[in-house]
Amino acid sequence: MSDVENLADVLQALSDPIRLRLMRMLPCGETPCEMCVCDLANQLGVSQPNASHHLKVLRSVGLIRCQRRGGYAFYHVDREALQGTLSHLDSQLLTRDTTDEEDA
Amino acid sequence: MSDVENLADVLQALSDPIRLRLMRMLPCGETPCEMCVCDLANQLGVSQPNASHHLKVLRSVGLIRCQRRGGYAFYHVDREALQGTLSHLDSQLLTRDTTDEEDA
DNA sequence: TCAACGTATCTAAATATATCGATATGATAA
DNA sequence: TTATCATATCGATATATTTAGATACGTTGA
Repeated sequence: MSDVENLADVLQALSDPIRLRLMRMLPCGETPCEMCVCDLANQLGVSQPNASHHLKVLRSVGLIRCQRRGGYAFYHVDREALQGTLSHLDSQLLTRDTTDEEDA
Repeated sequence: MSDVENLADVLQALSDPIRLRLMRMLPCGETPCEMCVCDLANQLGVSQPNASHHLKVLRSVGLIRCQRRGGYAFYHVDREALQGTLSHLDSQLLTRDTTDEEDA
């Protein structure tokens, strides 16, 4: 998958209000303040399956990770992946160059 | 529209390979190297109506602007809007705070 | 005026996405 | 084991997005 397609996929995962709010609610790294999925769902005002679905979308692009303890699932942001995406986005959009790397 | 919803809309506009490539092809501000829509379409390998559609999506969220000269349309990136979006995204995702602004 | 060109819009079809309810999976506790 | 709880997945439906083809709009030049 090309660079641009991969970036588009990550951006699409982020382009949803629920998922953006999830990204903000989830801890960055293994900090202690963790919420289980039903807590996230309650706070967001969505159903549990719906929250689970959105978490899966974020996980599928590598922005968050899951840790299971007992019957509970605790998610946290993959800080490196997030920072990598943001800096990649910045460089893609703010850098003008004349080299054509399109592989249409 | 809430802050998060607006950000989600802009991200969705960016979450497409064709539109990401458009953002990179378009000049930032009123620089001289401008391409008309059919040039953009040719370089992207998409139809003219398709290119026009994607440009409209980017324009609808304020990321690009249009300038018409003669029968031609020249688009350019709104640098302020783009930088505002990128810094907003950074602060939203990289800043952890404990204030609950959810209005579930 | 008309013809030619560049662009935008419309319509329809295909594909993808979001959401819900039901249910399956997996772990805990009795 | 069974019951309970938390989570993930499935199936169906509604909505949104993408794309193509046809066409309308607006400008240019004869």
